[in-house]
Amino acid sequence: MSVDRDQLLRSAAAQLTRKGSSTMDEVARASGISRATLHRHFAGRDALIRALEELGIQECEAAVNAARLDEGGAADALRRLIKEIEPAAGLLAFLVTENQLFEGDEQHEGWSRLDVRIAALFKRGQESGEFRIDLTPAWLTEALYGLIGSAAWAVLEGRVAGKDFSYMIAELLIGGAQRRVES
Amino acid sequence: MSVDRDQLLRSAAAQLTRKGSSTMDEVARASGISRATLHRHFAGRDALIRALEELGIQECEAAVNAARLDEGGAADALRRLIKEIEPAAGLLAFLVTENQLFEGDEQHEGWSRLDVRIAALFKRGQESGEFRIDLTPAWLTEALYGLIGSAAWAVLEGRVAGKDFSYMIAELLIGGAQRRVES
DNA sequence: CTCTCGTGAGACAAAACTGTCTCACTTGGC
DNA sequence: GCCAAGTGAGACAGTTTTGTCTCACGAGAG
Repeated sequence: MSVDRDQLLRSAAAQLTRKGSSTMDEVARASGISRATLHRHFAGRDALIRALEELGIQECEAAVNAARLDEGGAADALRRLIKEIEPAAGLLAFLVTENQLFEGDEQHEGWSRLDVRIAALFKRGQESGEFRIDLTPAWLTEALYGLIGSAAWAVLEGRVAGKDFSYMIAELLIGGAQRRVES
Repeated sequence: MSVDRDQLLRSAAAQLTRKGSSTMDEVARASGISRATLHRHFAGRDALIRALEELGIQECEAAVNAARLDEGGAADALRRLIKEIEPAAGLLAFLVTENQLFEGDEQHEGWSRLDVRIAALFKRGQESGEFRIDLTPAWLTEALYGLIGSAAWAVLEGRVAGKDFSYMIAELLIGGAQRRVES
């Protein structure tokens, strides 16, 4: 009877990922509920977006925690992170494109926390000699977000297979497109 | 006296990149003209978006042509492409996030043409042994778009230096984050 | 100077979206 | 069976955005 708030957020995210300018009615329909009920759970469109942002941050932090970024090789840690973050990729793809979130006075503190932790991973990799030092941790972090968004979208569009999601991102980000010389 | 349509499109793109949900009035103000004049040049919001899409495709095709993708090594051709496409990065960043363009019956044929040409570059690199074959050309093409968008946004936000734009994208896409063994 | 073209400013109605409310219905617990 | 909570459907006003129109202004060509 009662609507599951978490599942509602995921439906909303899926719909908004498909069409960022979806109206409250479209979001409600896509979630299989009426607009009235959607409004009962979220005061308004803005509140919905904020809740999605909150959920996204929460899931990313959970993924970062689960990936244990400071254990083992940096490349392996990055692979774990991508693997852990995969379930949240759709939501993340939406949030990344939602520049509405960043135009205000200041962005959500949660993103900064995540940026710091992920950038620290790249920095660790650079200091250990595992990663190259001519690409800044800030750019690598940004690129990670971008690739996750691109991959989520490409899978959604059927341009690439969903099962390859984390492999494609990790391999491209870590190893690049160039063929390695066998060593 | 008369408004330069091309420059108008660029102002509009810049404004819409900053805030995708800008109203016609905001776009007009940002371009230094009145809403009435904006409407004289573009029948409506939809027409404006379509014109931007057209411009984006046009610029990308020009970049692809100028990059001479079938000459020399694939990696160098890719570097040329990124260099050539840099001026259009802002516009491209907006178009990539404008999923409105892809939800309709069918996407603009121009994108398909571009996809084919860029994917062909990656395929050529794979066949020549220059690029690895476990990442599909489709994914590499998608990743290129994503990285261009991320980089344009990161530069706009001041997170990375604008002068490093093409270097960052090319190096990451081609070589990845991993440190190469000196050969 | 005069005429014309493009523009800015503003008015206006129509449309779309939002937020709120009411009412009837269903579901599940008691 | 009865009640309470949650829901769907729809109505409603308020707001925002859109698209169109008119009119006056100013620059540039003749």
